[in-house]
Amino acid sequence: MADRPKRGQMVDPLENLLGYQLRRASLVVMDDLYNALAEVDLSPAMASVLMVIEANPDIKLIEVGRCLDIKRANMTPLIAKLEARGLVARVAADGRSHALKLTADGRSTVAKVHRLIAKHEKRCLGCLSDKAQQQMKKNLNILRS
Amino acid sequence: MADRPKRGQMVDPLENLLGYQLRRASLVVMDDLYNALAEVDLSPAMASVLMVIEANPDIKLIEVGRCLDIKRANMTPLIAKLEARGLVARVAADGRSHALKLTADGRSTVAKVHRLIAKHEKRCLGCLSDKAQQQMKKNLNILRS
DNA sequence: ATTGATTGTTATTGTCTATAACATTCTGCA
DNA sequence: TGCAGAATGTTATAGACAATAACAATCAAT
Repeated sequence: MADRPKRGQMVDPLENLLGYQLRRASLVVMDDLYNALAEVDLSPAMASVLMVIEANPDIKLIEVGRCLDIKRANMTPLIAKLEARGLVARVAADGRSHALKLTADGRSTVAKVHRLIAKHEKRCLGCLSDKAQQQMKKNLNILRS
Repeated sequence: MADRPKRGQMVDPLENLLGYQLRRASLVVMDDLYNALAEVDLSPAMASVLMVIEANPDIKLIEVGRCLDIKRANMTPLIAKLEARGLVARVAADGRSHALKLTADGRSTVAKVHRLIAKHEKRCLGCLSDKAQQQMKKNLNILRS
């Protein structure tokens, strides 16, 4: 957030840059998501890890990282926190890796996460028509690749 | 960047979330911008500050911050670096504030920035039709507000 | 069986953002 | 005019995140 909400009458030379708009919109939406997930005391990153494990039972830490673009070294403390909270369990798979599972608590928490995210998306994106949302989703996917 | 480019066959439960797509696309585009601006040894933030000063001569530090959503306290070192590089000059306005101007070096640098950004946008967004780009710009503006 | 790759962990660094406290100066109003 | 509160800039600090490097343990492949 800026220093003050009131914005003077100045020229914004960035308003025509799509990349900049993309970043700013993403920050606004992420901020809403962050506040929404406060209800379950999870960061967006932690919530996304839960969702990936839910969708891929017995997945390895490194594969969660590949899915979310988070490096091994930064995944470790994330998983550790989730395990300490009793949301994720690690079962030895390899001698190296662990199979990650949701606990019962983890499953009910991720269910709440889905509900909170659904409301969040409606709140943030509801001002766009369904068609515009689909269009946007398609185009964003193109940009990612 | 993730650990490895190769992605296994796993379910990505986030691919349908517009907010998440927005963030990921923004990171991809920002990364390209970052690399593009390396040619003039500027971060995206510093380049954007130059552009705002160019478009608003004699603007105050705090107003640049309002435009870019950067707090006073974080603007100070940004401006200091740009001044140390000889790109920006500060002329006393108030007893409190300074009028920020581009130096001759700053003007030629920001001209390079414009060219680099134009190429960057074409590179990142060229795969979208002009119409899709306009659509996207409009919709992103809606999301920001 | 040994060499090299994979997985996970730890430590460290740098960057970015947020907050708080402070000094200075300005503004508005009594 | 004088004073209280707002505005501006600065400094210091803390927290969140990402990136790198180094390491140990295990696996895989020839």
